[in-house]
Amino acid sequence: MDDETDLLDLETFLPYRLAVIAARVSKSMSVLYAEKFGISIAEWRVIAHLARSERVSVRDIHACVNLDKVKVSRAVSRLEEAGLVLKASNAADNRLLDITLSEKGWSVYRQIVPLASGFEADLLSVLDGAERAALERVFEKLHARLDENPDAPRHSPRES
Amino acid sequence: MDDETDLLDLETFLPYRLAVIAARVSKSMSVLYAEKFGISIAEWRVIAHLARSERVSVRDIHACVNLDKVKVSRAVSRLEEAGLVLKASNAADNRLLDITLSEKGWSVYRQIVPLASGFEADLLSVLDGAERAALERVFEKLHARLDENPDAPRHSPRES
DNA sequence: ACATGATCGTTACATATGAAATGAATGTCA
DNA sequence: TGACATTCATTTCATATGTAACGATCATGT
Repeated sequence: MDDETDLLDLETFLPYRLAVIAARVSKSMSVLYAEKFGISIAEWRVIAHLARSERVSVRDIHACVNLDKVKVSRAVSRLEEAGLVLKASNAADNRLLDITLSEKGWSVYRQIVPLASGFEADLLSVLDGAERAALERVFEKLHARLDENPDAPRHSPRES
Repeated sequence: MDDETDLLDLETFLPYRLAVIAARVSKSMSVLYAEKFGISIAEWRVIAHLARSERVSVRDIHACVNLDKVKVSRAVSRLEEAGLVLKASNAADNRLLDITLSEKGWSVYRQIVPLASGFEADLLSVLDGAERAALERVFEKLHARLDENPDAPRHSPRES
């Protein structure tokens, strides 16, 4: 006679819990560089990607950092205005941009890295080895499951 | 002599990974009701909360479903226009709203619950018991750690 | 070479978002 | 009772976002 059948508890609902923890972590993380360097999350991702693979196009960044290409384009433009990034046209293909970090961009990156690493280490420090390993597998398995779902964009918000 | 010191790998960076998996799960999940019922993620959260605690105010919802109060206010208004929710003013305090699900709202809710539960079960099915338990602890521990950080909003995007 | 189609980056436009301000209602305290 | 501060929900306004369109460039096939 209980009506509680098929009542869904948001607090324990996996998609909700993931969204909440991710938003909270992102927020805490972004505070580390948002005010100090005037950089958004998208811009941080672009910088982090450029630090590892120089001379890349908007499309490359889009495919690697889970941002749609419009967002990448705008982030790159803002970073260029701020002098953190240089845009040049690719010699072999004029449609492409060769985007690189400027010296100032590298400087900002080097300042952020220890903050970011420290923040991550601080978070991970509360987890034991088994929990970290399990989390690793959870990421892999969930992604693998989502790959089977055509609705779930494989890499980022929409390809276009 | 290697320059790779303090180069941060975004792919393995916890905040990034959480953001990516959460966005992907949310996206897949929202497809289940977005087109069929014309409901956004915020609206779904409001509905899910109303199903469990009737006759609540915007502030109550805001405090429980990790949405700032402006977003809740707008979600409730849209739901009211769609006929899924009823707004009445609280008898004891005229500043408050008594927000409840309409019959139509309940109907939509009952249709979404099995889809949502099925989606969650499908995701969880790829994890074994140890992984689920570990994930549980990870959520708890990360939240506990974030609670110590004043920058991390305790519950939602900003109180006010 | 040339037409056709695809790809790259950007822009236009409509909608979404959030911080601050607003109006209405209540609480507080002298 | 009467200022004064608080709280609630909404609105305002500036910015952010994403889809679709765009111009420019390249690839393909004839």
